[in-house]
Amino acid sequence: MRPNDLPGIRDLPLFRSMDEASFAELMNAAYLQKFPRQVDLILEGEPADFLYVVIEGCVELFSRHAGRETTLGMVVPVSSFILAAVIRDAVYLMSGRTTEASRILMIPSENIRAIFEKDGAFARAIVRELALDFRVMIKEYKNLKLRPGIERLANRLLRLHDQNAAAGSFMLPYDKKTLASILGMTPENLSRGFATLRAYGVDVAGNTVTIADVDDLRAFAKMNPLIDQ
Amino acid sequence: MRPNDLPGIRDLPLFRSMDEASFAELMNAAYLQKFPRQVDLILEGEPADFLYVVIEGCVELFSRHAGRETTLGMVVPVSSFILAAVIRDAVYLMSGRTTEASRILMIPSENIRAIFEKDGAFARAIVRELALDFRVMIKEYKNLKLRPGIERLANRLLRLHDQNAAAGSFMLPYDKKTLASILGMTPENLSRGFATLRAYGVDVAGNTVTIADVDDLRAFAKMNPLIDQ
DNA sequence: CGGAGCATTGAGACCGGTCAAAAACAGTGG
DNA sequence: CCACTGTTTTTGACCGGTCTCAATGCTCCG
Repeated sequence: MRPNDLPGIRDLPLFRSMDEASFAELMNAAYLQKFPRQVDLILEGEPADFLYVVIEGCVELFSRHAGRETTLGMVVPVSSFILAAVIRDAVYLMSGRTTEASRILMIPSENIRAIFEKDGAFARAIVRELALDFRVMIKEYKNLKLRPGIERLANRLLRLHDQNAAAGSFMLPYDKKTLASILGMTPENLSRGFATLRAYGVDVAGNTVTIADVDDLRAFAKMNPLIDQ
Repeated sequence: MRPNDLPGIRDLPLFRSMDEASFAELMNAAYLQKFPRQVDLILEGEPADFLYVVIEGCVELFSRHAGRETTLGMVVPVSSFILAAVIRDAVYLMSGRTTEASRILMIPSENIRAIFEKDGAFARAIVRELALDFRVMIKEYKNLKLRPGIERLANRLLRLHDQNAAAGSFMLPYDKKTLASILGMTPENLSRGFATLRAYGVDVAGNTVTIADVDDLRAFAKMNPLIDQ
């Protein structure tokens, strides 16, 4: 694997500060692979054999239980996933599948752990990464536990709106079924949620969303920096 | 602060592997304090000035939003809390209060971060701790997103039953109001949940719970090692 | 014995889920 | 360009779980 195959990898917070030899060693052991959409990459319950980095495309993390399925997160370039399982040499707690054609870097867990043991800068980078992931997770948990579905939707729309700054409208980055699963609601309910938010100036056409009066929606959503950041 | 004031601290996974000088430095900067019950230790939104370690007693982590309040976790001896906020030099995402008279060790964040930067073993210990906390958090999130309230209750009872191995009955470690909040339900609903579980051999008298037929309850609960561990 | 707080129970409302069907949409091949 | 097909989204009707509010019972303590 040639380093110039990997724009962005070395720049990732996770790999930026580690020393050159360690990085080379990691990349040497790694595989860069292309996957079509809807390929299962990992399955919850199986041992964490690889750390994954999404270079291109998109990966959906999800979990199944008792006939239900829920989306736990979407991973977009360039970032890694299931770091915690790799570090603890444990079993995956989430399944993962591509939602579009993707290029994925797979780094064997043993190599991650070996370098983690000897490269202090890498260990510190992992700390920072995990601490961040953990805080994101807490926020999602609070979001789910403290807010009704429609407020979760409103806040998600506001977040998307703010990311596509200035523009009056934006595109939903995934289909509505997936969005519903992320928000912890059914597609039917999401649909009704959109209908309700029309009264607050939200217009949905296909997957294009226009927010007429952001302040109005913001008031309804009860944004909270300790949940929405 | 004398080290022999602190049984268990040095044995914590977080501090076990760090070198003696670093540990002494940390303990030197730390405060060991006694608090009565119902004292607010930290408030969400404020900067993380200290890492906390519960030596004796119990601390409830909780969060408020829009007039609601929910319990995010209970910290019992001997373990630390809000490590992620300290590492990221960020704001607390949870509030914390004692639920009984407690002895708490408070270590200034700057000292944690300083030693984290220079002691590789400590950095690695933090990684392991955060990775574990993260996985516990994921499980809680899945629990909430994938299961109805009564199944969360059933599984929680089974977990408590298993912890008090062999014994036919056990005590709820907190009052029912708190248990309800942990489980993400109202006290009224918890009460009805207990009533429903009577049909599966669960008997509740005060805060003493007896499970007549564990297998029966287990079948109902749909235990899942990827949620309940 | 009385009061405070906690736990339980009941009634009603609401949010969210299920099921079924219609409508909108995208992609395909004629 | 248009029918055809399969998928996604929406809508409607209905049901169940959960919350709220209120009243009652219980227990612990002063």
